[in-house]
Amino acid sequence: MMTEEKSLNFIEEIIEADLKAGKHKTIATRFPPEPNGYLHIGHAKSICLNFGLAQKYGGKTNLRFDDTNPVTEETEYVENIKADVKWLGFEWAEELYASDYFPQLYAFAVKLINKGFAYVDDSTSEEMAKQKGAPTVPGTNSKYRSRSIEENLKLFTEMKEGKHPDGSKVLRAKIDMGHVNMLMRDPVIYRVKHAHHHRTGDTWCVYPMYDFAHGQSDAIEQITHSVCTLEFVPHRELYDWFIEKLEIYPSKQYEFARLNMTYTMMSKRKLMQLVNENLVSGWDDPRMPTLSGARRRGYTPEAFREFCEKIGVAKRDNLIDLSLLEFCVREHLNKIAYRRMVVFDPLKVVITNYEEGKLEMMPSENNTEAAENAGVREMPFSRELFIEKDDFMEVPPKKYFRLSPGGMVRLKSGFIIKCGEVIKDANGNVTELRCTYISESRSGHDTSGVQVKGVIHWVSAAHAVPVEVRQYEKLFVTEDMNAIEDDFKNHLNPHSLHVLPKVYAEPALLNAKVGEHFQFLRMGYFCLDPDSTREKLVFNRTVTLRDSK
RNA sequence: UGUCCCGUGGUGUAAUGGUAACACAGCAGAUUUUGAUUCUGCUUUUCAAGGUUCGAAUCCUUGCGGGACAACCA
Repeated sequence: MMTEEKSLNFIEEIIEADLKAGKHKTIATRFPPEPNGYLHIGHAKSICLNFGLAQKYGGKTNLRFDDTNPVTEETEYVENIKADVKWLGFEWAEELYASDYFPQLYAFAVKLINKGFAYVDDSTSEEMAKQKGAPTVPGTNSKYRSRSIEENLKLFTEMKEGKHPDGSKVLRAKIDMGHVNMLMRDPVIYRVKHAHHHRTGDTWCVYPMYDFAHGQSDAIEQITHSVCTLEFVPHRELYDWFIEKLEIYPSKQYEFARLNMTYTMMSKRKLMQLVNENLVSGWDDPRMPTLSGARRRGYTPEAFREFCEKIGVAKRDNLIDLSLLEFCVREHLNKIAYRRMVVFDPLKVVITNYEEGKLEMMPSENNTEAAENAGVREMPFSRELFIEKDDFMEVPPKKYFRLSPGGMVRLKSGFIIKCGEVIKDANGNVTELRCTYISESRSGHDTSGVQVKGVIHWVSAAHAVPVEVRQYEKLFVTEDMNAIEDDFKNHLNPHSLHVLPKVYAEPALLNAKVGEHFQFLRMGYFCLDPDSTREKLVFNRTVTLRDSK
């Protein structure tokens, strides 16, 4: 038997080397979102990576909210992030918050002061920006840099006690204002903010900066492999510096390239702008790249996990084809979605040789592609039907194999019909087709011997259920949204949402539930939208069928 | 005009000094009671130049190209 050796990504290689060298017995990772927005597809990559790594190597993953900035963070986001991670199919070992570590982080800061590695600075942010220098120009020392340990201790205590207003003082690490790495030029590690925190309330008025919270939190949790995106590469030096000076658990940071997708905007800030300016219906608008949007649209966790598996993990910048995600969605939906028939743009067909008032129930497979037998549902068949306007052409082109005058077509799971008379209105528009059916051609019991190439979907006119359908296209018309220089809103696709208020569904769809997936035959994959009421069902188009017409 | 990271088909990802491969996309064709699914085939690849080596996508050097870095954001 062949054992298929799957190649390792660079992080797995590091982990296996660490494990082999006995550096760790097991691994610990974490997923550290900031609760200031909703999770998007890019986060899915990070979630699958962090949780996947721990699963693969028998370790654990913590969910840790990086909530060190009270002015942007809210509990609402916390709840939605948790729901999204669960939906993706992952379980965290512990639910933690950087804010839980505020006392310890404060103590770390005091320790740094005591070791002479931090000082209180009264400079304004403008002055500090000036002191920073530039990438090619070394910075200059602040005049407060040489304060005594005692004075620093006293001032930092006062900061904590609320004796200094916002912005008047900060605590900075004392490193090297001439360092080639800008982040090492005495970074701010604590700032005064008289702001209400979503968890700690008004307990604190000093809050640590990211660089003084993240690595320390990793150390407290004994995270072995702290995996983040490439923009944090320059932070690694600082990350290691704090760990060394504080003499705490030596977590290691590793960086991978974030996910970029064609026609997709991954910036949380800009997504929030779309929400706030009502350019979309909310964070869960089905056009949004958020996980809640994707879920509402009908994308599945299985599809996302497969997608993340397929895109791999590396360090070079990438721009993944949206079509790869769509491929994964179709691949999964093809296996699980029940087939249903819905006529979007109806054309009435009267079967003249079918008895008036007669009703037959036609069994039709729910899904022949499912792993297990998905059974059938019954479709009412009667003398008057709707078919798709598109499925009839008065003057058919060469390779058209649906209905045309005198032509024949198979009604899926029904009979073969032959088009006789074409009825038009005063303007010459086709309004009705008078057809005949071949009674021996009943699906599954066809003894007619008639062969037709075309098979179309249909509904019985009297039994059709009017429902609404919302068709979505990509939100942006520009392939690489990272490359644009003007306002991203200039790149919005004006046709990203197309609502069909009234289409005709087969009766079985009356039982549709939110969370179920359907394939409307020849039209695409759909799911019930939570906007639906008993009077009016609304279906979202998840993705079209592959079209090789 | 500094430091760091990165360069493999159109897009991603592998090949860990020994035949450049897999997926998506694209293009053909077969099958099909969904123009879906399935199946078959095809197109298209190592940034450049030197060097090391019997042998280089891989190691070395120098270029070139792309990205990141100067928030009291994360």
